[in-house]
Amino acid sequence: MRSPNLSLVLRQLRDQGPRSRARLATDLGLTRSAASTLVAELEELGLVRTAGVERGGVGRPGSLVEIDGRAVCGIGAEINVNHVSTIALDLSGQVVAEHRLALDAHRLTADEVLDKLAELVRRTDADVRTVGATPVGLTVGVAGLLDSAREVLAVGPNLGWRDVPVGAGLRARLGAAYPLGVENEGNLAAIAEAVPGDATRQDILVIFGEVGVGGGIVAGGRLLRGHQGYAGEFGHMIVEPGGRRCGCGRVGCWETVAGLRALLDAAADPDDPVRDPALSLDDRIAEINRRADLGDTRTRAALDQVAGWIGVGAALLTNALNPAAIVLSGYFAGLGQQLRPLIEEQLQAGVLAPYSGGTRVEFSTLGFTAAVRGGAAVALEAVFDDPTLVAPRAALVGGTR
Amino acid sequence: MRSPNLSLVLRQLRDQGPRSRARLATDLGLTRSAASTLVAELEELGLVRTAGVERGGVGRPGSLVEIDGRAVCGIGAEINVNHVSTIALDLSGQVVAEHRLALDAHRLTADEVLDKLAELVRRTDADVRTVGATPVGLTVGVAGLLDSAREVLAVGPNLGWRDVPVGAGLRARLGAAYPLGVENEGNLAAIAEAVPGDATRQDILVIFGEVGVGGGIVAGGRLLRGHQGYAGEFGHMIVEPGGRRCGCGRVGCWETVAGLRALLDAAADPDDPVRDPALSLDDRIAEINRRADLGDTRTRAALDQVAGWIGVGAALLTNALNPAAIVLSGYFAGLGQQLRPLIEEQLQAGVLAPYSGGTRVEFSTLGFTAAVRGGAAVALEAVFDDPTLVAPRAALVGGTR
DNA sequence: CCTAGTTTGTGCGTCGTCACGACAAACGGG
DNA sequence: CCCGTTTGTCGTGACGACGCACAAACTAGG
Repeated sequence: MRSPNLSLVLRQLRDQGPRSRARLATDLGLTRSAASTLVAELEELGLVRTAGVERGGVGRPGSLVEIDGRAVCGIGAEINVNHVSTIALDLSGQVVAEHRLALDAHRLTADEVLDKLAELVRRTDADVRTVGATPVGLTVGVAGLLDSAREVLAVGPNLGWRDVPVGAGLRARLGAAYPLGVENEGNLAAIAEAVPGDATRQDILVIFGEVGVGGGIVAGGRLLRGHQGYAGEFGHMIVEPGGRRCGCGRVGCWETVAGLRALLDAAADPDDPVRDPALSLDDRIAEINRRADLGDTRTRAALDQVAGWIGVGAALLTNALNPAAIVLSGYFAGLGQQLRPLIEEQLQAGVLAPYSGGTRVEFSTLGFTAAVRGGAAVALEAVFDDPTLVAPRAALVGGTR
Repeated sequence: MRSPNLSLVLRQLRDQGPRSRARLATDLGLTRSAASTLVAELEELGLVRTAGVERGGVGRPGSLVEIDGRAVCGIGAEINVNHVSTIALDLSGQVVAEHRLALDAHRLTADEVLDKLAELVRRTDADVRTVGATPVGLTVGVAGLLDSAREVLAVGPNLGWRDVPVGAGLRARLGAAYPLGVENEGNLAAIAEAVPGDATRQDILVIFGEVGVGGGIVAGGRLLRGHQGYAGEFGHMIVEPGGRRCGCGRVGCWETVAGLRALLDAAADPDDPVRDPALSLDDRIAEINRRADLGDTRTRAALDQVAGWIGVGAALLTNALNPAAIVLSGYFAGLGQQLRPLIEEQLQAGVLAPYSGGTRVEFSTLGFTAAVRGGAAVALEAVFDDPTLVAPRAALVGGTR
């Protein structure tokens, strides 16, 4: 019984911010004495600390309790076509370490890619330990379809992988020091956008656009994985029957009209430098923004066309899911100002519920760290689920400053 | 702490069926003594009883504990275009009472419809009490968009209602004898299909077809309502840009190609008796089945066309949600044998995940009672959440037989 | 400056609930 | 018929939350 209430207190501090023990007690329906002992225990575990006092009101001021993130870290990792990367977030969400390695997955075997990622994870792990924190878990995001056990990549069209046992492969390289999870990239990006405590971000739809279009659904603060873990494959919804052929072999997939390639096809000739894959995506997006701002007709038309199709798909999903917000991530985010008006227009036009069911259109600010951040968050969730699994008095040598 | 564990035991008995106290203990991670006291308390509340013994194994046979549904009932109700209806289900899911009143919502004011429904509820309530059970809640399904408070019907296109305070209106007529909820009809139908304990029915997509097409999403056994409660409006997903005009004013909505009207338009001339609205829906469906079985070309072509479009929409949603099953309800259910092949074909063709992500196509067997059954289930859920809110020793006069 | 009032945090006694161990009961098998 | 096995119940103990009381720390107001 201790554990559930510890979990409750820790989550309350994460979601609602620092507060006094008395406030915790009333918020959670506990007595002040119970809140006190629970906080004391969390303090013992090194997960919270008292910092400052609550001034201003009448009566004795409360001493504020806040999450002390330094004791534990979650590690997120990502395997993408152009890079592998990792991040370590402490319990309060601060970045403790970050690594990134550019590569071309097509020119490497899956084993080679896993080798490189494992090396990055080892470095991240070492970084975490040098600041005195304990890693509590690792979650790896992969661009592709992961089956329900979420350990084997069934199909990774962009990576060119089939039936790769990502989970087992990494466990073999890293040992079983801490729990390892594997998850779809779009799903992890969605988790990253669902910031805890922000009530407007607990029912969201994240649409992640690069060459492909993917995403994830968060409902009631929890990721919707679907029966076998394949939820969130928005890019292959058929929105234009008889339209363009998609890389997946079908015709009319959403990503053929809303993906990066659709934009570039419409906005630039094949020899246009903005299409040079050697340039970074950020640079290419910046160039498109520049042209649009200068009023280039072709660029604006291309953006309008893509925005319209984004809106069509967003409206489909909004009719089905009625999210509080649709968060556009990936290449969409950098073009937010250009895309927003037509997306919103299509949403208004295509959603049955009045005022688009209150669904807002937002653009991610996490850039390309969304997936790794989501992975770290998943790993940390284990601590929020059961704070007692943190080694008691982990590294008291450092002491509380 | 008592309450959570009581809830756990009761749910286990519902989901996994009758079992001995020892089995309950091992399943739930409790000790046999704890399980014993919990069962004794539930017995005291009149919610479970011991029935029969567990024969066959070695050792002392356990006495089976099972849910005794008779003490409490949940009431479900429905407001539809052609009828209002109610049902009372006891805790074990048995039908205790059922009422139905045909009417034409267009020829009545909302107040008049609510009057008639209230009368039906009062009768249902009386039926429940005459068998010695206590009603624990009422949930009303309405065909239309209900805002997040789920008490005001924002738009009910088929009913011709706008901004009708269904919740307040019924409360005024019925008093506050027990909790009253209002929910979208499609959502309740979805809950009814997600039978507790059936692991293959905890992540499902229910598509309910009449003239309109609606439905609901159950993820992880819980209804997905969306931010403001508007989730599940599948019928107005635009699947055929530039297609037919919909009653909602837009063009290309799914229900214009998959709804009952689309089938009838394709299958029969305007003066064909099968289109006579005076006939019951069941009779019209039977006639279409008869013609299809006889090999009528036009009927089969119409069915194939509709099935294809159903499959297109189902594939869209399956890419997004990866449900374990898509349950087709309403008029779709009666035509299951005719529709299945092409729906499955489209699903295979339109879903990215291998083998359609494992999603099965199923047809509802609940007929037009799905929504009211779901409503009753919602009301009963309160008892499973907290068994102690049942009046202790409600009606022991009846005794345990 | 001092007092009254308010709110916070902690300590103590009590109670409820579960875990643990023991024991009688009820069955199958040799 | 006896033995091993499993079930259900009962006592004991531990653990955590509740209720209450009390000291501490602050504001407000004269």
